[in-house]
Amino acid sequence: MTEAPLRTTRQRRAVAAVMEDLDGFASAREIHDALRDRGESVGLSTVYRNLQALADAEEVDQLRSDDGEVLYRRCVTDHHHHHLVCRECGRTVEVQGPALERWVEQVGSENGFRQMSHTLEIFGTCDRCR
Amino acid sequence: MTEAPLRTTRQRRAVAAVMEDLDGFASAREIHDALRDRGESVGLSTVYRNLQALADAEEVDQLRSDDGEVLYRRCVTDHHHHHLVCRECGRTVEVQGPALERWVEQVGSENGFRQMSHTLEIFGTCDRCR
DNA sequence: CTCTCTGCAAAACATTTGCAGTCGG
DNA sequence: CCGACTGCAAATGTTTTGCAGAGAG
Repeated sequence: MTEAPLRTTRQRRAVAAVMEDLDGFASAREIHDALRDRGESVGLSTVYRNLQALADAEEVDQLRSDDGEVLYRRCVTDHHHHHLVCRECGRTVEVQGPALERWVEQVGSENGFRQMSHTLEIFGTCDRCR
Repeated sequence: MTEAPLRTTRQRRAVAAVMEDLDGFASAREIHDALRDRGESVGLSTVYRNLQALADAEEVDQLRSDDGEVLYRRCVTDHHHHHLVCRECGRTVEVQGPALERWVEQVGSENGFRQMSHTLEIFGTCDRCR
């Protein structure tokens, strides 16, 4: 009952392939468009379903853009980390933050909070973009 | 042309009043419901428009919940700060993070990024909620 | 009076779901 | 073959917008 079947369909392979090549984050619609451009027609709902599956399998990261869309990105590292994103070109660097994790724990305990968790996104302009 | 008129209407006052009393974050729908409960009937679009106006005037904070709604909260401090939110009761503590700001700058410069900005939300379970 | 604000209904969006047909194993 | 997967259309839920009428200054 912990096991999921997960068949290998053309559509599943196509979505996974796009995520492989993807540099930075992309919305479901952008991924859907990228598939069409490659000549691999996949229904939008199927894109959503497969992205959801990949996210459940922790093979992609999910985050919300400021205007409310969900963005997806293939994750390189397994461990907890954050993304440093260039606001011009979208280039992404994954950063570990032991100092941050410690700070969060400290702020929590100063205020009587336990079982801390957090979400952080960092934006900046990268060197290539001036 | 930098000046906005901003009339004092019953609806504007009602929305502002609800935000005054609000403890923690609330969605537009919750605020709309709260207005109805107070006997102050205000159209939903008007609630959205006034919340937007308050956010533009930096009198309320805006953030996205995990399921994509925008949440609003009256802001106590003027300066940049973050929210420590109890995941049980929604109680909110505003925290300053000089250490965090420094860490963000450092991570940025290590990777050649400038003009850093960031968004952070911290969650935990507060002492009152065990 | 004038011009902004409001309310309603309709539109715009991203995302999800129901269902019948398709196809992997 | 069987059941998971797909595609389409319709449904959902949130936020935005067009427009005619109301009301602040």
